Amino acid sequence: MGILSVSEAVAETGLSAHTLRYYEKELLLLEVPRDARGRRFYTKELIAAIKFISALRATGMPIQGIKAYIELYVCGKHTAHERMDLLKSHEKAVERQLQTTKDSLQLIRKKISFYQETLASPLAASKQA
Amino acid sequence: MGILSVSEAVAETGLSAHTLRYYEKELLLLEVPRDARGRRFYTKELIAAIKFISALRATGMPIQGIKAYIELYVCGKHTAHERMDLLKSHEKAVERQLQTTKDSLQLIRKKISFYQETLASPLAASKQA
DNA sequence: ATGCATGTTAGAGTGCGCTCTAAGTCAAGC
DNA sequence: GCTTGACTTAGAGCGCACTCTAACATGCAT
Repeated sequence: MGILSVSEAVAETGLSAHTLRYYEKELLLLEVPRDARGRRFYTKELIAAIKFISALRATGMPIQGIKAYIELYVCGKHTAHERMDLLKSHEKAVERQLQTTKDSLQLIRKKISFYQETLASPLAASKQA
Repeated sequence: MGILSVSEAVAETGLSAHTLRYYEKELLLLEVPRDARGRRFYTKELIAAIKFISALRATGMPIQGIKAYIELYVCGKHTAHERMDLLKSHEKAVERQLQTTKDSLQLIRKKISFYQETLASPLAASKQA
């Protein structure tokens, strides 16, 4: 099971076949190998790479940022430090974004609490935007 | 200072004047009042509403979802329960999204750790995608 | 009175990330 | 032999959320 067809890769990664091809083209994705009939197949290493790319996307890294990372990767071992710095800076960005999401969530929860109070005792209602 | 000009509202909300107008048009935003010269001004209630809208946007609610919420609001008090349900369901969505972001962040941190190890003792390097 | 800042409008344009279309290939199953 | 299904390609199209353009209006400062 070290080798997956397109439809298996779709099932495994949660991405569509369209998106897999899009990433391959847009990200210069590490030469997806082909069988005798010219059809793609995905090794477990490739699947792991795609899952990592999905994690970067899920945390808001733009395609171009991911492309920069992959280009460093294909450049060889001597770019490892630079790749790590890139990930670290993304990590910090995600932490900041996580914080503002939490802050916004707090504001939303306050509003929900307000609704809960006023709906419980409608006489206590007051101004609210 | 209960009343802000456009540029003050820009400073206060962190949104651009373009975006304020866009929201006004797109969200049917609660009749922004005008001065004698036809220029907008923003009351503190409006600013609070805009900040709440920003919180919804920051947590990924689409413009159309926010519009639905505001339409319920302008419909009157009897929609309060429905509005609360809408916010609660968004709250759950944000919690899920927060969790997948955290999961992805863990994967990214694992990769960073890997880089840190291999860069510290290059002889220990092994396969990595 | 001239220029500048600060606003106004309708509507066009942009960037991103997919997402889909249309036409074709190939091997297996009925 | 014909259909079905899983794939292939290049390139067009879409939805979203802005973001900008161009032309115009008004009042203040020099």
